[in-house]
Amino acid sequence: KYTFSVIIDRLCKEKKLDDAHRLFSKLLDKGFVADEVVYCSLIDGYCKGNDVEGALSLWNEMVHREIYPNSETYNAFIFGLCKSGYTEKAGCVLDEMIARGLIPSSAAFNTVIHAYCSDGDLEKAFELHNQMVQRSFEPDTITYNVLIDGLCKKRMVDKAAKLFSMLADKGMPIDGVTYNTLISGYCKESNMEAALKHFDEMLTRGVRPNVVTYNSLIYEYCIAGKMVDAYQLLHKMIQSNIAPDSITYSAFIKGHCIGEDLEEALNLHAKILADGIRPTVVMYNILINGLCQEGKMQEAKCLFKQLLESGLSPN
RNA sequence: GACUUCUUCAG
Repeated sequence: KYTFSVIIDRLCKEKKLDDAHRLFSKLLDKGFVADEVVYCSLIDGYCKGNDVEGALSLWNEMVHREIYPNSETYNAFIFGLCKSGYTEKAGCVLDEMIARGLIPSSAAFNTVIHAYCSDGDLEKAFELHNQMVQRSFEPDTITYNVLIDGLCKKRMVDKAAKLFSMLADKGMPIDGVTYNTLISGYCKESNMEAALKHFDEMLTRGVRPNVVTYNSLIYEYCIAGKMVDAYQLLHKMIQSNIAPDSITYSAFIKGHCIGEDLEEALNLHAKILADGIRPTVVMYNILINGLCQEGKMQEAKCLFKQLLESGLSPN
């Protein structure tokens, strides 16, 4: 029994879901008695393999056999449901889990809260956070990062900032992601003053800015046409030993395209290639889009060809 | 048991 469970688990982890399921069915026919562990492997595999429908039918089958899912199975299923957009169902499964006296991981809560935020339903997101507190599960830094991001994405940066300072007052640990989230929120509303204020605060509080921090600021400068400020930040980041990545370069390329300086955009692109940096599809998309907007179809086609030749797939 | 959060294209 355990041997087969191990094999099925292995097959699931290797994404050989069909093989796993075939073996499972065959075993059931031969009188193998399934337990919650083997269902956990299968459901986790289906969820990670983006087949929640498959996971759901296994779940129903499991319940029908009166096998009770363990915490791991619940967590995996909740994750899968959220990933495929079944947020409401995930919320129900989470409730059921608690009702059965099992302890959801903080990641399970965070996953569902994040899903509500992605759906734009901040009310539900905060409601779940409140329930968490009421039932004495402790929200962690990630929970708050998710909520702050949810507020920023809904353009409620002022509320996000309030939550941010509340956390600081309560002594809740704030990490680089918390700062990055808020900084990005300020950038998106072109409030560079507030963004930079928090950037400086990071330094004084010993939270190290990383490539994401710089990318958020640089990106906003680039699309606002403030290329000089953007390049200044680039130098600062390099001085701080933070390597620019493809997103950083994309920002500059986009900035030059927006400034209708396609020559500079193409120069930069060439320089990136010459430096041995691997181009990405997004980089090509930005350039091709910029060229198309300017009616430079020949050059656009040329870049498209280049994209294919570098082994990237157009999207 | 690889569970969850931040930055990039088009729309």
